[in-house]
Amino acid sequence: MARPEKTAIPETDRNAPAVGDELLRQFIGYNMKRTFLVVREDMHRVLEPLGLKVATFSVLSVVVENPDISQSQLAQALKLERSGMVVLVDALENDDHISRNRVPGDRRTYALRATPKGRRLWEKARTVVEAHEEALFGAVLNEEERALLLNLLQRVSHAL
Amino acid sequence: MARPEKTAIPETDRNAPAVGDELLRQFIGYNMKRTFLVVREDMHRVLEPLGLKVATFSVLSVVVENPDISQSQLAQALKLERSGMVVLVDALENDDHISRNRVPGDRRTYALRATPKGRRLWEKARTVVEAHEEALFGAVLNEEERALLLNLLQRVSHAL
DNA sequence: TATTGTTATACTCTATAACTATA
DNA sequence: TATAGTTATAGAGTATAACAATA
Repeated sequence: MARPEKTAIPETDRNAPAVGDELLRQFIGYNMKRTFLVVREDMHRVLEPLGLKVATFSVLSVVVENPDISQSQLAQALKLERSGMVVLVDALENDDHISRNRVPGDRRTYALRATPKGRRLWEKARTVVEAHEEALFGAVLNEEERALLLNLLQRVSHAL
Repeated sequence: MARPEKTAIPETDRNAPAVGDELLRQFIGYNMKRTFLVVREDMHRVLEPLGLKVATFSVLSVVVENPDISQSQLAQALKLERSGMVVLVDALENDDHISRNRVPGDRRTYALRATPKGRRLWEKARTVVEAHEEALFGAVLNEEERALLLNLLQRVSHAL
């Protein structure tokens, strides 16, 4: 008798005979979807105060790692379309986090570089994203398990 | 000298100094996104011949597992909005895979049940989704590692 | 007043196709 | 002919808000 009858109980608890999704839980894909949506939402939450979206954080990361990269190479690295990169690079350029530089040999392409401001922002973003993962995964998994999950996902992702 | 000079090489290989995303690869979330998008795309591919989408497969699964469930409970179980369930249940009902049954005590709700046809479809769908996961993950992970990945994702997902 | 199902609407993310300027 | 960047457009997947019927 853990639940006194007069206590206010949410409607969903009163009627529900515990709706289960055990059939779906046997699939890696379903658990990954459920997890990923929460991760993405929390990423959005921690990046918003920095003026970044999840996508622009990714773009900034690749530009920081690969100075003078072109938008096409960027799209290739992130598995996105070239057309989608335009607005993302626009946003980062407008905030002076990256710069589009013309290339002497080829007037079609840009050489993208992170500005000093962009590099400082990226360091700050890395910190908050690391904290976000620590908070989300650290509550359930120990260090070894988190490293294991990362390793498994890295291997699968690289193979696909 | 593994590459003879005269061989036709894709443009991306000729110019590219190997664009990396190692900074992002340190994050679980990024690897999960990259993996999840491929998984979802492949799920779509194997379910399409059965006349199912990823979302309707999920709905059908929960209805099979929970006979006489309502649309609101369904939305709760799948973490979707009630409004979104309408079109999904419509699709499954139109194909005679589930039925909307009126409830004696409450004329607002439906009691959803899978039809015999719907149950047969679900068994077939389960088979192809299992094969899809075997194909995607089995190529990189052994049985033990796949079980481990499933277990880690289940635990994280349930905690979120 | 609250809940179920419903509709209309809007928003995010991403892809496709066509264009331009260069090569 | 082919490529880089751009633009316009469309699609999928969801969420939000308001409504009618019912509780």
